Amino acid sequence: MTTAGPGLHDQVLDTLGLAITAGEYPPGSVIRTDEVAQRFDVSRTVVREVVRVLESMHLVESRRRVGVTVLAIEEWNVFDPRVIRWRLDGADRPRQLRSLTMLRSAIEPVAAGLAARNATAEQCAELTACALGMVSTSRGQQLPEYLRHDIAFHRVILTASGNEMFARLGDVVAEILTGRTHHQVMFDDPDPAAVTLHVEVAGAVREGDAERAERITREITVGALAELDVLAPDPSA
Amino acid sequence: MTTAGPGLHDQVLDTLGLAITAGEYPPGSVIRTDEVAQRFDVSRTVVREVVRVLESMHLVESRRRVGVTVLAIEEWNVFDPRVIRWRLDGADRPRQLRSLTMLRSAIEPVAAGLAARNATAEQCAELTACALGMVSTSRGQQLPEYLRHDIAFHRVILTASGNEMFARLGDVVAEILTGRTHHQVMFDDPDPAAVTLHVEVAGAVREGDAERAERITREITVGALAELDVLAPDPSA
DNA sequence: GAGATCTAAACGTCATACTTTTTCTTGCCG
DNA sequence: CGGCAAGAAAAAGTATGACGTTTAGATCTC
Repeated sequence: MTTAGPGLHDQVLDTLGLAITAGEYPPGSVIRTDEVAQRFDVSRTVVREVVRVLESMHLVESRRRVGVTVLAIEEWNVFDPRVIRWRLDGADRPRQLRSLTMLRSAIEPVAAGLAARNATAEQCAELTACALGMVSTSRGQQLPEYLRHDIAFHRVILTASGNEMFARLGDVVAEILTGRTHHQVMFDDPDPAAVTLHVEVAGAVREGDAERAERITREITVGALAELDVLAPDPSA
Repeated sequence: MTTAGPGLHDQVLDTLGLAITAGEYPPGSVIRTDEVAQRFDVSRTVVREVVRVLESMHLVESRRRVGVTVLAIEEWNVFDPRVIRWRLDGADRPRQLRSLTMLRSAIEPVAAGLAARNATAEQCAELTACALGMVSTSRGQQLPEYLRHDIAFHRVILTASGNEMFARLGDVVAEILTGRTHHQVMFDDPDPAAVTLHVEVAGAVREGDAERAERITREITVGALAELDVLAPDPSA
């Protein structure tokens, strides 16, 4: 699943970005723009623009007389959605899923607490609707519908937090939840306890009980962390 | 404080990016590449590359026959370090500081817990050194030195967590701490209680006590949140 | 007036020439 | 023999002109 739209630029960018994040070019490797232009049969204009974007992601560094050098992962803008997508689509998927799940576990509880303080009436209503939707699709092989409500639920929480950086993580959570559904328990119905927790979070937010919203959300994310070893086994273990 | 290196590209990018994030071009505004080329007296080549980078940050969207359109903030890659820097340097600084501090408050305790599990002996030693450095510079108008140790301390925690996304937030924390020192209490010595907390975190990490490391770090970040209203008053209040 | 067609505006792509920086070589001098 | 300086070459950076492609909007037809 790639995000490349039409246009030479996106195609080349996507191919190169995926290759780099997948480790096909180890750090320190040198890429020359003319070579890339030849390889993809595009003009140098296109390649230059691609390199500029890769450079803005700190995936590579371009230096005169030397070429385009691939940087170490420590330099990468690992929060860039496209980098995340590439890593999820490539060999780095397990590690990326671990990182994202931890990130999510750290953020969501805090976001839920903020949401309890800041959510508008409309957002509360939407949240409740999502929770109810989860309940009503939690049995009888309706996983796709359940997933939809689940994703929507977490998106509302993150948005209602009022923090635009938290809100931006909605896609990340969606990706994790989707990955979980597709890789792990496609056959099982969701855990009823988890469904209940979501309903309770919606209630806590509606009542403005920040402390409770945060606590219960933490329970949800603890579950997500527990699933990690099934979804993305620790390579160091 | 801008990050633009030499080269036309960076200059134009920095100027445009700052202008957009500062709200000089409201969402929906249209920018035409030729105009920009004229205004900065550079070739279209340069402008195109700049636009491509801005596009990769989701600050703008380029459509044929219409021009380069500025997107709403909801679309921005607010995690991009350059976007963060621009917002910190522009009119959006208070709001950006709020968001970053909340982000930090959510992440750092979790990172400290992970660090307690994953830190190498070397990292433990470095952490202790930082904490001791903080103690020894915490009195007698040595704020610059204290700040240096403080930043290093938090960087080690984030790196030692083993999560490359957390590690990337080192710059963010550095920015917040620097801003705090320069805007708020330039004249006061640091709070002794805060210094003690850092020492305790170092100890907990060294002993591998994840729960304690997380709890005490949370105390530190609660303090950071409390300072928010002085540093970056809530506009909605 | 609704729909199809035409047009022009703006970005997208290409090719080429030239500039600038930086590395590496070469050769001089001590 | 070694170091330093001058120079050559390599690769990215910049500029320019031409042409392709998409698409909003005007025009034309029925």
